[in-house]
Amino acid sequence: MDFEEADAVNQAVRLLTLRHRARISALLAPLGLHPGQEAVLLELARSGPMIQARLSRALGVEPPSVTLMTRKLEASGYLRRTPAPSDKRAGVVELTERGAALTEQVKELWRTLAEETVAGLPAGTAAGLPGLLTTLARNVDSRPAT
Amino acid sequence: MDFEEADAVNQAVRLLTLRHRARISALLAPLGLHPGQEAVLLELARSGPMIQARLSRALGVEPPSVTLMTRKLEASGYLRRTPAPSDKRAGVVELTERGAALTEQVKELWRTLAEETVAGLPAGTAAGLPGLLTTLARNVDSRPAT
DNA sequence: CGTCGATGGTTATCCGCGTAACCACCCCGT
DNA sequence: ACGGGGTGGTTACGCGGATAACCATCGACG
Repeated sequence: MDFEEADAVNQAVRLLTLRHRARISALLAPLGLHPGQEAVLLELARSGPMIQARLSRALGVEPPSVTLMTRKLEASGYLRRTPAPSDKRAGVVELTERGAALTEQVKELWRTLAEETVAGLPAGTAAGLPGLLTTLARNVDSRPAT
Repeated sequence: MDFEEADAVNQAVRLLTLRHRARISALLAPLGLHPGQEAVLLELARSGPMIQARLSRALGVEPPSVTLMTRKLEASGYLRRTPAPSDKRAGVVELTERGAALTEQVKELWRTLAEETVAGLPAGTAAGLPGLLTTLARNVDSRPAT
């Protein structure tokens, strides 16, 4: 592959990631959330209360990031951090009522965003998009295979 | 579109964002660069010296980000920031010799990254990838149309 | 000419995310 | 029983990137 083609691919990925994140930021702003926090809420809504280490792996971010994000969401009253009974090191994170309610709103925005994203695409392309993007993500994943 | 599908799309984009950036970070680390800086170097190599405002638009990031990134690259000796002769407000940014040399190394990594990214994809899919991703980026672009 | 909106840049401050370093605790093997 | 590797979590710090607020300058128009 020559540089021009490589650059086209890399720049396109870069642009998509910037814009997608910016759009998330704009959609989330009215709710008082910042990009990245929605992933925490959605994961907790999807899988229920869990240990931070598990949350970290589910989100694909490092533990220190989880510590800070959960702290802030806790301060906003959207989730609760309680010590785990079975393991004195661990901390369980779970949504509060307010957090669950907010997550419902996030879900709405999530649908809006996805529809915007795939607008104008042939149905087949749109359907295959998650798989394609996931493949790309796995291709560049430098972390130990799960 | 229901929530499951929307979530699949959004999560895939998010994951790609995280992994792609992480990979760039890992590749750039040996050169002492951080993700985002390579885009500055490549743009300057591609289009030559330019005003910061133009660089900001070319990169798709806000002016304050450009100010800080160019400052750091200047401190590292990879580029020069000089006042524009025709406009006392503006500042021209250009690569130094060392910057140009470093950019050649970045280009190599850029090819590596792109090849990793599209690994295992059907040729047609790989060929259409930049166009597809660009379409997605435009779909979620909330900025004023150029 | 002078005023005033538009443009280029910077500073301050916020957040997500990463690495490095560290502590507390779990648990397995000797 | 205890020692030590592995794991959960946090703190400190750095970077990219965003917004808000601000200053300096340009340029068009009355």
